[in-house]
Amino acid sequence: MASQRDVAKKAGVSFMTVSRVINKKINVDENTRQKVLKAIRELGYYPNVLGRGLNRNKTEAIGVVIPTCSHLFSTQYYLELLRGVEQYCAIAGYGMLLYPARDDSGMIDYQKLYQERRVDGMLIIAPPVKDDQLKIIVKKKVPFVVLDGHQAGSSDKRIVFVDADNRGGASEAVQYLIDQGHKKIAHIAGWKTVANGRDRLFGYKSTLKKNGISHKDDYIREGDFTEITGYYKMKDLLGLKDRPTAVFAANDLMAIGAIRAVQETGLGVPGDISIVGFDDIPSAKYSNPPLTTVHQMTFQMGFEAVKLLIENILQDKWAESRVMETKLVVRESVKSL
Amino acid sequence: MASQRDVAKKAGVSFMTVSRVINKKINVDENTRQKVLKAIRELGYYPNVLGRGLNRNKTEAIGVVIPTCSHLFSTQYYLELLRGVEQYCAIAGYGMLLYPARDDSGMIDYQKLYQERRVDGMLIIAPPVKDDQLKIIVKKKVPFVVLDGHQAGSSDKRIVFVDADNRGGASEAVQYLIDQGHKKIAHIAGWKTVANGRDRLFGYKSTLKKNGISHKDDYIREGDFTEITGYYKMKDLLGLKDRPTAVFAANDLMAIGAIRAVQETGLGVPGDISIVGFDDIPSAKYSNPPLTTVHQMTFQMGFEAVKLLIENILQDKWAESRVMETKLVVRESVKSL
DNA sequence: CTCCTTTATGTTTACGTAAACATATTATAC
DNA sequence: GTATAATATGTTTACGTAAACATAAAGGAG
Repeated sequence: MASQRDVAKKAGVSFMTVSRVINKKINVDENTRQKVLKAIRELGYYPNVLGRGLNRNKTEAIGVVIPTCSHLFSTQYYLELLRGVEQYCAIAGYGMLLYPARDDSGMIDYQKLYQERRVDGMLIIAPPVKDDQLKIIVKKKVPFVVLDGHQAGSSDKRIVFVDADNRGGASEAVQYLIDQGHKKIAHIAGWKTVANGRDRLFGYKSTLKKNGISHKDDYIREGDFTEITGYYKMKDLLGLKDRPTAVFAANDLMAIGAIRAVQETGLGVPGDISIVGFDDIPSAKYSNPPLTTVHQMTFQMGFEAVKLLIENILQDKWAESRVMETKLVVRESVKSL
Repeated sequence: MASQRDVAKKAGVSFMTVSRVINKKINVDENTRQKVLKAIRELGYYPNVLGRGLNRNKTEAIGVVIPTCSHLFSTQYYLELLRGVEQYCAIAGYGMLLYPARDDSGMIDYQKLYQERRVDGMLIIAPPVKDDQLKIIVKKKVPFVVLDGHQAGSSDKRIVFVDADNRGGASEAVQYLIDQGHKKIAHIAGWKTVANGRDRLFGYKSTLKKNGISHKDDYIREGDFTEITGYYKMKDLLGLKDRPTAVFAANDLMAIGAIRAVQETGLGVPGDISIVGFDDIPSAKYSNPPLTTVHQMTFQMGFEAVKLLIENILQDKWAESRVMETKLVVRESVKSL
């Protein structure tokens, strides 16, 4: 593979002239420039980012840490997020290094990922709520942005995040159910260790309270965002003496599982049980019945997060976090009482 | 950020001793080793892959080229593929560099991607069927594996690929429809520029022929693998004077769109029209009616592809291509005539 | 106790790039 | 026509790592 030196030799100049041509520096004679460009073409030369990175101490690449815990990684939701991420990276000319973070290993050594591959910054998707590793990279001033998991608890202003308004969205969903006349509203929650799981639960509880409905512990079932748990938790709820008339699921997959459970028991959605989801994944539209759910601007979130990250890297400043608004999409899974 | 030299200074040895400790070379005194390890821990040192890569001329990272054409990239199918890819990378300790290949730019300069970032090999997902760029990297002996798009036409033995048995799978689907008594079978095809689109079409045609059914051009509609085209192409088919009784769609998304079109017209699936898909994406199970479709081992394909790639890289040999078998999953979208 | 091997460690060099510095040539000012 | 600035180019050094080579000390054989 050709290096600057090879190009230089071929063009009959010093390699520094080649470097200058590549980096579009001034003070290169047009004739020389053409000679060099010709040599570059003929040799099929492309700059080596390793060398450049070593020299300049930046690589024009970001590390994207994604939770690999099978179900999360394999949802359309995360894919949409990634699409947004990719889009901005492409615009900014940044490379994307994927760091699949296995949750079984317990902790993720962000510092290691950052230092080893020498990425310019990290995009951390849905980290655990209690993530001491994050504190380490905050202290070391590693540029990073948290996407989908805003660490509300930590209250560390230095942690920049981009997230949907999970509390607001959940609140909107539950308020809608209440407005339709429902009082016995259950919640199939997400993981408590993940921020959006917590926040949606928070939105559920606070909205009930605001409407003077006391929440029953029986009505809250913690799931793990998978279709199958949605199914089983719904079965549990159906087995209760005082069955709820409506269920707010922390995500669409669980909502879809819940619908299946209801229908399997011989009951109907929304006839007997109304169900609302969260995310508005593509399948939500095609479920039977089509799912009423909280839409979030997933693609834009990914896009925005990388934008903030790269701005942080380039301008070396602390950007403001962004909370993206959500919107209730009314379809056919809720009945008015 | 600490370098080997910093560690060396702290431990009171030469940096070469540090390098030896890191690379687990023999001939390091146990006492010295402990001193070095202590210094590494205290400084939070991690090897810099840029330096290492420059020196060893390998980076232990692969480039993954994915088509970003929105609809493809955002399907669960590709995500499953990626999961498999990720899984093997994790096992092998390889980094994953994502190269979103924008199709609007026309051609993808694989050589450039390879040389710039100095990845050890490339995994190319669903490249265009006619891809002259591939020939270039074949000639330059860049290690790569094509995933999902086997370039059957090119017949270049040097191109290693991993793909589902698209022809066989399509054939199985169509044969099933025929066995259920259908004779008027239409096909909503995928892009002809993508290998699996072509192959599924091929399987469709050849199976009709084998059963002595002549195919009608009217019955073949080229789509682009999206739900929305499935919808419109189905509408077209419903408008035909001699309406088909069954439709084989080149993927599940289009099949789901087709179902929607049928139902919107006031007809039923499978009552009036039987539909079979391809891929067996998660939503296939939850569609209404649940979709009969051709299951492919998507995750395993991704896994296998990286395995081949890394074997190629390490052993510098030409692995055999792999065609993964498919399996028809019978659900409820086909009626027996 | 000398010679030779083994073990432990240090030094030089190279990978590809670009900043910093150095030099040569040309143009401009007076 | 000399001094000064601007332009074009080359040379040295550094980034972090590890292979290759070099050296020193210790252990073993005779």
